[in-house]
Amino acid sequence: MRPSKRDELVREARRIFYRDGFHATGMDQLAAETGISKTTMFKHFRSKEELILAALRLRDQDFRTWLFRRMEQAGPPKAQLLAMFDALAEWFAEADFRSCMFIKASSEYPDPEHPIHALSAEHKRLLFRHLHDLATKAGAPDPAGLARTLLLLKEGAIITAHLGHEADPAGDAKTAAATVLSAAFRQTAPSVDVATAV
Amino acid sequence: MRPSKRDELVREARRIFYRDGFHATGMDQLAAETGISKTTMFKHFRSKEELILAALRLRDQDFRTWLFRRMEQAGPPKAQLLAMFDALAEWFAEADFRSCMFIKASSEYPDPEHPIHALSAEHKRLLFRHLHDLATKAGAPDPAGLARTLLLLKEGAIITAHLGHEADPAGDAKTAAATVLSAAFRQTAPSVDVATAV
DNA sequence: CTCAATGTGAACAGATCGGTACATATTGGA
DNA sequence: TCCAATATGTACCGATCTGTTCACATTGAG
Repeated sequence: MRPSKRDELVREARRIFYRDGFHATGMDQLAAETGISKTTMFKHFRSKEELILAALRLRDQDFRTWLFRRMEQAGPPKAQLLAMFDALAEWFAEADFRSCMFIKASSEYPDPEHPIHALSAEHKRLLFRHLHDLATKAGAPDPAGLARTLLLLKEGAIITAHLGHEADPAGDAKTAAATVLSAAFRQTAPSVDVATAV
Repeated sequence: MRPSKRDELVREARRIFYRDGFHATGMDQLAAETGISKTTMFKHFRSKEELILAALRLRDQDFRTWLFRRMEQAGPPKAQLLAMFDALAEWFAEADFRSCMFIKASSEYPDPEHPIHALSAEHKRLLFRHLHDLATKAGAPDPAGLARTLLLLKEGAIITAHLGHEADPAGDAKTAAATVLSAAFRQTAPSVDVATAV
């Protein structure tokens, strides 16, 4: 029962921080909404920052597990890379979608040295690593470059889904990803002169 | 002299909010760092929120003016679209670059109905409109789709430049943009079956 | 049952939040 | 020069911030 209470706190904190923001959410409000007293919170976590870090670690784990499983269902590596954007479409369609928790966290803690910012950067790095692995397995000539580009499209889709006027940013991103993917396999040279490509 | 003081306040507020965040920056801190008293601030702006809105409006104006001029220097519409990513590279290289102020603002004010969020969305809409105009002038078969995709790459590059491990997200985005751009003009049908494109 | 260890919550502490009251400094027109 | 209007700063307001104190409830072992 002891650890479940702590887990419940982290899960609820993740939800509320994600919904309302980090600075905007006070510990009193957290206590009121979760029904867990402040004393209990500060017994489990020395500070608000540590609770935020725990909430972000949970989000990192859950999100990557969810995303990677969705991608795996698509089968071969190349299809998995494209399937990421179908998963994004599902995510964006959720009623309580409010952008990416790590983008929000790094916005509120802009100092790169800050633990919260660093953890957010690590989350993105882990996503990159997965895409890089898949691109390598798919036999891409420049797997790192392809992974970076797909990640670019993913982040852009998230921002646009949250802030934009578009109907289907995940679909747009998928279309662009398909173009980029097919171009990446068409030519073996990884570095392209941009000027001549147009 | 009266309006200059107000302008100075807005300019400084823009800089400090951008650097430290909106909720994390108090009016007292703002007064201390700018040398302008709180009374003066609240004479010019009824609330902190109105000051934030003024700072964002200034940022919107300055950023679009700066970006569009940089793009114009590239010449014809198609080159202008690509030149956006060269401008981004310049921006990312600035010592005090800390992501996009409107992404940060919408992160801290996640409610879409909130004036700050709405203004941020409007900024992105104005960027889209400019890209759409250029894509139309360039004779793209699906100018709206092309504009959406290029904007996707732009936002992704911003996030990655702020949070990522990459050396040159603007360069990556430009390479991808060149691929997408050339593909957009190669085929006249705007809707592509993604599955067969791979 | 007893007792120690631990989980819990109401009330509080000092600092800071956004915002204001009011007295003073400054300024422009006649 | 004088006055009226405005710009400004100090001190303060209640509310809220993160974090703590301390008394009490709960629980498990012997």
